[in-house]
Amino acid sequence: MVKISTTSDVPDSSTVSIGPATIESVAALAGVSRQTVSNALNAPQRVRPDTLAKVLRVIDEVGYRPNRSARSLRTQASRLIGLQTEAPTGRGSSVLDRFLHALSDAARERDHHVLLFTNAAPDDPALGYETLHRSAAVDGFVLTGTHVHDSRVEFLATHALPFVTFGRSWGDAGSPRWVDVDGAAGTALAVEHLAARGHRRIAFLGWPETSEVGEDRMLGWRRQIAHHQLVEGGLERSSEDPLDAASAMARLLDQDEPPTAVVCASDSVAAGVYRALSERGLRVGDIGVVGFDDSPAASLLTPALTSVSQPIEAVARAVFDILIRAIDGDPISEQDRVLLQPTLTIRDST
Amino acid sequence: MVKISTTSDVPDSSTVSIGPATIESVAALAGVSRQTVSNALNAPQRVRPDTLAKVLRVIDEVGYRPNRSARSLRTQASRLIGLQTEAPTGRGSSVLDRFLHALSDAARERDHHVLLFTNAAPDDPALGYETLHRSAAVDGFVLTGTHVHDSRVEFLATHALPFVTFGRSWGDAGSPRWVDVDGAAGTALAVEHLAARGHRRIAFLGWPETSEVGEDRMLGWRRQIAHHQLVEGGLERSSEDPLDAASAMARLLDQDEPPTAVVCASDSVAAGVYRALSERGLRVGDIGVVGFDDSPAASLLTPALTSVSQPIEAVARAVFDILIRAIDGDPISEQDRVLLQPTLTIRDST
DNA sequence: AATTTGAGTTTGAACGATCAACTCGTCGGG
DNA sequence: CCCGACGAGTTGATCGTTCAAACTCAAATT
Repeated sequence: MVKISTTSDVPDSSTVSIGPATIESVAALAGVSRQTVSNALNAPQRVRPDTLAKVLRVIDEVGYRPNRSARSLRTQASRLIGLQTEAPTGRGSSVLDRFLHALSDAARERDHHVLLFTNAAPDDPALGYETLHRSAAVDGFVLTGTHVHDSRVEFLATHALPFVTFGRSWGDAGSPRWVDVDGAAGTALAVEHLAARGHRRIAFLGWPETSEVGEDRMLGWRRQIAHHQLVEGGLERSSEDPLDAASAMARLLDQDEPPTAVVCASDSVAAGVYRALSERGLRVGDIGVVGFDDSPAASLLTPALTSVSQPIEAVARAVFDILIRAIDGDPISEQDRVLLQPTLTIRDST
Repeated sequence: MVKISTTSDVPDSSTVSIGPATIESVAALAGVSRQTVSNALNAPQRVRPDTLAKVLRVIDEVGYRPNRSARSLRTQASRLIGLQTEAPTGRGSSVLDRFLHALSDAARERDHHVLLFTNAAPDDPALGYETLHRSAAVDGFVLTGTHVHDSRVEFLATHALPFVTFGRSWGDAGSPRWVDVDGAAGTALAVEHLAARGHRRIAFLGWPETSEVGEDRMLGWRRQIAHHQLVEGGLERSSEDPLDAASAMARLLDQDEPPTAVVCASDSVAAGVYRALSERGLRVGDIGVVGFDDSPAASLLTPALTSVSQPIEAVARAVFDILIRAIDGDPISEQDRVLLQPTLTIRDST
């Protein structure tokens, strides 16, 4: 074995780099100090333009990315936001994956990421949140599907942790920061559309009274009926199970004067309406049907279902922006409560 | 201002703890050193039982959780696995949220988490993977919906990064570790079921030939037809668009001898079949229809759709287990390629 | 001419954990 | 009786980054 020595007696560590580049290796290559590399990325205005260019060129050449763990440890911020996934049930799951993608995308633009977690202890829904907070794994939380006296909300509020809910706070001591879609406006749109199609007797097929979201949607229908001096064609309630919804629809049809159209609290409920009509040999379209959520199923049904579309991407963006402000310690303001307007996607069922 | 001194000259830092507990504060409270606390959690057998009990009691009292960033920095392992979310399209999105939840749940049991990210540069699909790797943000990746010559797979394989794909590698140089569902077995089950219901002329409505997944499902149908000496009732291909699928089904019905049942490559395609039958006044059920994926839409359709169910939870668990082994540096083995069997969920469409 | 100012850069310390090496007794074997 | 092995616990070093303070040098001020 022959040892070949180079003209330089300084070991050329740059060419024998093992593992990913670090701030130290970049600094050595650029002939500056650690901190100047750090400044080049985090506070470029502090660095002289020519030095900046030199450093950035090296960063680009070696493909350096700051180690997230090291940065998080020093800055006490993980740049991660936590979101608990629920076991997929009928309701809302179609909306959730769109939301998840949109939230990740919004986070990406600010060099943040979404961390998923699941509920380990059914008897203590707040446990997962507490653990992630204690281990400094996330900077804040996004919650979906909250309800009154939600123990997770109570926990987060008590400990003054940054969080934003998708879904407004209905109770008195709910979430101080939220983004929601105006469900009442959505069902009002549906009534408006059906009225324009000549319907005067319009029913509503909703969820149990215990659902605040369901009651909101119901009230939008009721108000718009009154506003246009139309006729309430009946009000029934059911679960998300299409079979349950079908029998609720059957009750509506059994009235002395059955409705000519029905607005539904969700697409699943609308699917139940399709079934009820089919069983009686009635045709969807003759009886107008409007769903809610514009889930993938809406365009799969025959005829394709007219449905209220939630602006999920806008919701996700607003949720993220608000959460960032909360993490930054900004006091709660008007801007931290956002109500967005839905639109109506018209298909063949009306 | 009067300074009140206590009998102890050692500042009682334990009672004035600011912020979450650290390993140092726990050690002080338990009267042991840092490392003993660390051992109590990571290598309890190294600690004497009575010491262990004492330390664990303090940990429990103050609710100590190791800081993840600090741990990750030292151990060079983030305990995070990366998964890229795609913009929701019809195909597969229904499966994806179940998978996501199941994967998070499998990860939780081993103190890992799922980190979501999105594609920032459409022209360079591997960029997001490279960035996360360079910044040591994740220990490995899970991929879904890969295809032949997938640049992400090529990148990960070239750099020897740990990753597992949901979906086997069809090309020659694909993913070395994967979990998949036996699509051919699924369509074979469908044919089996239809044959038992008395159908002899069974068609297949699939995806374009370019889809390996689609061809696999098609072949299962073809083989089972041959095996039972039934008749191929036609083969058509369409996209996931129900309209497209409906016209493909129309072509099948226009044959001299139309099929009495049809097996579909997906539930969306099956929804198109429903539409085609409805347009001709035919009844689903008289013509048997079987879908694939058992998406939420399957039970929403009228009549409810018989569909091949993928064991998503088992897939997620297998994916995670394999990924952990890959991260641990285990060599590729037989156990790193897993093919799971689907089941048939029988509803009213057959 | 001495002092202040400030931009640009460097150095030491710290974030909170784990690894590696070390200390201190105790016990058993030659 | 000595020595090595072993169990239980401690201390110093380290992971890669950013913060805070210090330094340098030239230009501006007194």
